[in-house]
Amino acid sequence: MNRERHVVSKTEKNKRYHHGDLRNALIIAAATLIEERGSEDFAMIDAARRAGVSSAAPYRHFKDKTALLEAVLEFAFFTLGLEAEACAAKEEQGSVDAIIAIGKGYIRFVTGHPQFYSLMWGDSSLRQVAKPDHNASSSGFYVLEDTVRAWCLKIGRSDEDALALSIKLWAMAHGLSGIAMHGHIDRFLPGADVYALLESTTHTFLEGVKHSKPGSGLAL
Amino acid sequence: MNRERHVVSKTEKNKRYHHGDLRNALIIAAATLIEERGSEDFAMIDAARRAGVSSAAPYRHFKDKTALLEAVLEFAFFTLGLEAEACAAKEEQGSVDAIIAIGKGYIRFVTGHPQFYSLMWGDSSLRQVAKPDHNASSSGFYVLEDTVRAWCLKIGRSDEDALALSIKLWAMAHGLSGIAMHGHIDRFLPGADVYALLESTTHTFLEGVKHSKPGSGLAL
DNA sequence: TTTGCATGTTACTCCAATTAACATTGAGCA
DNA sequence: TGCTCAATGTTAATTGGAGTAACATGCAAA
Repeated sequence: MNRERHVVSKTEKNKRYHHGDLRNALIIAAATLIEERGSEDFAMIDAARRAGVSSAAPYRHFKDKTALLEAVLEFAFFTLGLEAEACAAKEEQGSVDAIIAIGKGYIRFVTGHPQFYSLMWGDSSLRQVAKPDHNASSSGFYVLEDTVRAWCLKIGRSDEDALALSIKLWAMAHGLSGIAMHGHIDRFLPGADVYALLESTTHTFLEGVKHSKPGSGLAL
Repeated sequence: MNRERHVVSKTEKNKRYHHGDLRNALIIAAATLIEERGSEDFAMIDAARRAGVSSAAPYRHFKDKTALLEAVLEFAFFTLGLEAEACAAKEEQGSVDAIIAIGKGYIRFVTGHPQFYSLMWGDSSLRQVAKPDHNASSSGFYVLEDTVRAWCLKIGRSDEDALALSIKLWAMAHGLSGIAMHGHIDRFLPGADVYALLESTTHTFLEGVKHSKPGSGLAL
């Protein structure tokens, strides 16, 4: 029996009693299951199986299923932040194109990972999560904010409204993503393209900003 | 025993074998539970109890819990539509104020019923629901569209872009609602008011529309 | 080495969804 | 009238999955 410990067969090559990185393995497993099943309604034991452990093991790392989902949520926000950074880096800093690129990246991420979207914006029981730390969820926003701030200065304008503008731009991308993902664009405006809609909306909005007086209620 | 059928006590006054309107009673019960518990994660049997029937009775009206949730979803969209209508009716038809009022109504509904929001925008397994019929979910949008169309004509402009504009305005209100509800506005722009943000965003955007050339990529 | 704590395991318990089999009622028809 | 059926309810399972208890393993520090 105990010999087996040393004479490891091919199939059980990686089977040590202690996983080594179970916490992260479970997060990945859960994320994958969510992608596959199209909802966060997977069985804990399936995540455990994927990670190659028993059904009770996950509870050493996560208080309950919600805690695991929260970790996946954090992971999703983190990934989104990286995406935003990559998008912005490809364009001229402070350009309208950079702002649009970030927005398009947002849409691409959201529509490409609809299950994560549900996790991030859907479940009210996880809504609390957004509070405590979320460096992860913040990073993406700060990329946008920097870009908007640079744009403000570039058009010869104070950047005092940059924060409010960023929120508004975020809201546009976020709103269009959600509406698109739920098929409402296809329904009401068949043939329209979300990315094109984002682009025109952004242009129109920024045009409106240019024509507005600073401090005239823009940055409430 | 059978005498009891006629000698009905006060406490069992309303207890007939057949409920009479169980389907709707269950929808209301479920909606109430969702409001109370703050999530759609209520027990089927609780909804049944509220409606005064046994745990299995709901399955005569709904294939499964998801089907019941779908019905609640429809109900929520319907309510939202009524809300939009009421908001628009209070303002001058085709005015910017009317557009803003609808947006504010949207935000009020969403932030006032966060659980419904989850139902409408969160769960991917219910996303399909939006497809088949949804007269309910449409009505609110058409109220907005009519208003926008009137606005276009009022500013001496073709209303060819009204549909696209409506989608964009919806997206703004929707995006701001979601972001606000998840505490991101408090986080990034403490002290800001969603309603004020919606108002300024709408003004800025419509200003941008006025300054844009019709057909210049606005209505993609 | 030995011991302690983190991490896993197996074997429950419990809860809630769903189903099966049977009961009650009302509506339409002989 | 009174019978019969379809719709709607009821009770009593079955099932699946979350979470827990008690025990096992192994790494790491003394």
